[in-house]
Amino acid sequence: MMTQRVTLKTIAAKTGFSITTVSRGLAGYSDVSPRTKQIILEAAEVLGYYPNLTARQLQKQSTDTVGLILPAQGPRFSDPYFSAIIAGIGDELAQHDMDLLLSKHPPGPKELSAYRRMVEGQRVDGLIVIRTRKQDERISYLSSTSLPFVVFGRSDLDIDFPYIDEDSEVGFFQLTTYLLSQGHTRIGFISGPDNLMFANFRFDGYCRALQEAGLTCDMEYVVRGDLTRKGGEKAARQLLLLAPRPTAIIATNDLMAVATVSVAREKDIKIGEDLSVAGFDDIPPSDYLSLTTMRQPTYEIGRRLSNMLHQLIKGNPLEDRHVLLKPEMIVRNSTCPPRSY
Amino acid sequence: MMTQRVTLKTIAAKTGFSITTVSRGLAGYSDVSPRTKQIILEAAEVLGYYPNLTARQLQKQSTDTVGLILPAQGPRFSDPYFSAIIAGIGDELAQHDMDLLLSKHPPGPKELSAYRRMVEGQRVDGLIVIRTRKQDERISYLSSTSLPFVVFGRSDLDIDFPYIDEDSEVGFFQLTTYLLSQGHTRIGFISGPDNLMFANFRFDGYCRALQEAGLTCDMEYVVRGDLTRKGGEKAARQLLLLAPRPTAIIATNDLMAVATVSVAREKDIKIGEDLSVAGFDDIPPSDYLSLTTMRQPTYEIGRRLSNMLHQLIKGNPLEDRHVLLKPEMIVRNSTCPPRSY
DNA sequence: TGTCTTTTCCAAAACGTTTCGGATATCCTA
DNA sequence: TAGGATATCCGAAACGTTTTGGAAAAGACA
Repeated sequence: MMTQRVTLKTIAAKTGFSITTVSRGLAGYSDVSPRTKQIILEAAEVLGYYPNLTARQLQKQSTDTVGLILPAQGPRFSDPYFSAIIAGIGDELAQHDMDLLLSKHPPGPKELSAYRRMVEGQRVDGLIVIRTRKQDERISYLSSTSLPFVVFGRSDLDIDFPYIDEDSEVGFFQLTTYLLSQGHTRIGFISGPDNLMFANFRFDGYCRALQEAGLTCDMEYVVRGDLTRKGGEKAARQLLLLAPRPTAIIATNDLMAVATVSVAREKDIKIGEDLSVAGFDDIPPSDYLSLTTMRQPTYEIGRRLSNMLHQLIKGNPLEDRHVLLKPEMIVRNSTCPPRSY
Repeated sequence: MMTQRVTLKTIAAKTGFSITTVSRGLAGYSDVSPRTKQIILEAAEVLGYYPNLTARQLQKQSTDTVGLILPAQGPRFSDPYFSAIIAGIGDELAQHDMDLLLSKHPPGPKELSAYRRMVEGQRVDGLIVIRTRKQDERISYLSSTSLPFVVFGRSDLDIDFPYIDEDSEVGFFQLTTYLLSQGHTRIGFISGPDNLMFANFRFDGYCRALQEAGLTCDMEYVVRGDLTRKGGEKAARQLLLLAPRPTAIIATNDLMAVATVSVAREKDIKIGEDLSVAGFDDIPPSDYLSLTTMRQPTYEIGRRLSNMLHQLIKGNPLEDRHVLLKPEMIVRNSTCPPRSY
């Protein structure tokens, strides 16, 4: 039962050829005669040979694997964002016969050592970094390395690296402007963690829209959230206590916008009548709840990131080293002109 | 800039000791004197040595990696189920300093060759199989192998393997019985793909409850779904056209239950008044929508699966080789006694 | 017949690690 | 001071693959 592993050596012993010839035969080199190649292939077949990928990796000094470390904590990824990006990355990698080495670490020192492990332990040929932060140490570390990597999101570091990002600033500028055009003047904002790049961009877009409309960004109407549903609820509650109450609330992500909807319902405030609510991401529940939002094609971004990385690994030049996508505004029933009262 | 890789050989050359001694010094063996160990550690430090994990894997014949192949298709995982399980697996593996090798393949021949690649290419020390199917070829394949694996879900094969599963049959028996006790007699059912084990179990529970209540399982009130939102909508539409209309609808998963809610809303059928709706899983949107459902602790199951696998890999005996969890009924506002009309 | 290709094969080195089985030197004990 | 124990080190083999640089045999050409 405990059959010995079958390696090139096994085939060599069985066929009488050398390990070299067996290897080259299987690889299809032209310096092995058709007849012996045939013999070797048959032997491999009957013995059930499968190459040891680890040995091959060691010899070839490449792993056909890319690494992804999810900067998440807790039992559920904070939102469907991670699922979509993993799906995109996974599908694209499968096309190139590459594997994905996945870890999950909340930001912190253990996260960075997970990167070091992948990079310096030479476990991967490249890395994908997602959800960029201010002064992102992952990026400064990786750029000190010669390993290829691509990033979802921009950074405030003075480092050039290949990335894809959605233009969050323009997205929220557009969304805020839309609400202003409907007549809203008191627009509450639920922000995200200050160290996340996209959270800042989104806030910036909101502010700029207000300013260009001649309004000032009243910090009383800006409440910090943490992108989770719980944090969103807390922030929404706080905003809804303000007097005068905001007529619209924008949340940095859909998850918190959804939370705002629940809180409003609980207080018998009618969404899309007494209160407008909007978010960013267009996650599945937003659709059910008819939430106005900015859509970003996370799955496609995942695919594109993989593809870029694959090019880099192969040593090909990148057609676009920096990609900035425009998010699309999806207007649903959660937004309307303010009730004049 | 293109600094040479630093290996044991580099340290050996620099310190004047042999590769063997360097290796043993770093590993902390007692047959290297404290002074030379000190020298070696310092040299490793200044040179920035990091062991090549691939080489180590080859030598040790183990990878400290487990494989997971997501049986999913399309841009988004069909539901938050996959996210939660990946999170659980990832967190638990991190505790044991193991990595996760992830692929994504829809069921089919390419899926199986992805398994073969991981197993026969010796890329992983063990595998986790999720979402079991009838006559699941992944399981029969893996059990023909000597590689450890654990499974989320039971199977109809005559093979013994370690698994964790939730008792879907009992879960839906309980849920259906609850609805019957509220007075419902026409309970529609949105089933799942026939080849998925859990979908069958859930349907069985539904049927058994009807039968024990003296009712028959009228197949007109059972419509096939595919676990996605779209499929759920189609099925719900079909059920709501029946005359007499069902007073309650149970869906095989929450995603389709959520879809049922949207369809009903669209038709101005009030959920929790004119129609009761319930699902299975307790995904986040269910909470927002106040959907009655059966909760299964997917994250914890992921953790536990990892843990079981880790024990198997270490060669430890398993305390529980077969775990069957009871799902918890979460009653929310989407269910109520039928309107008597 | 002798040289020159071409065909077909293989030994050995390499990738970077760990481990086995000594070897040498030092120390203690009687 | 001979004996054995102990401390410290290392060469070589092994993990399984690919590649380099020939070697041997066969064929082509003069």
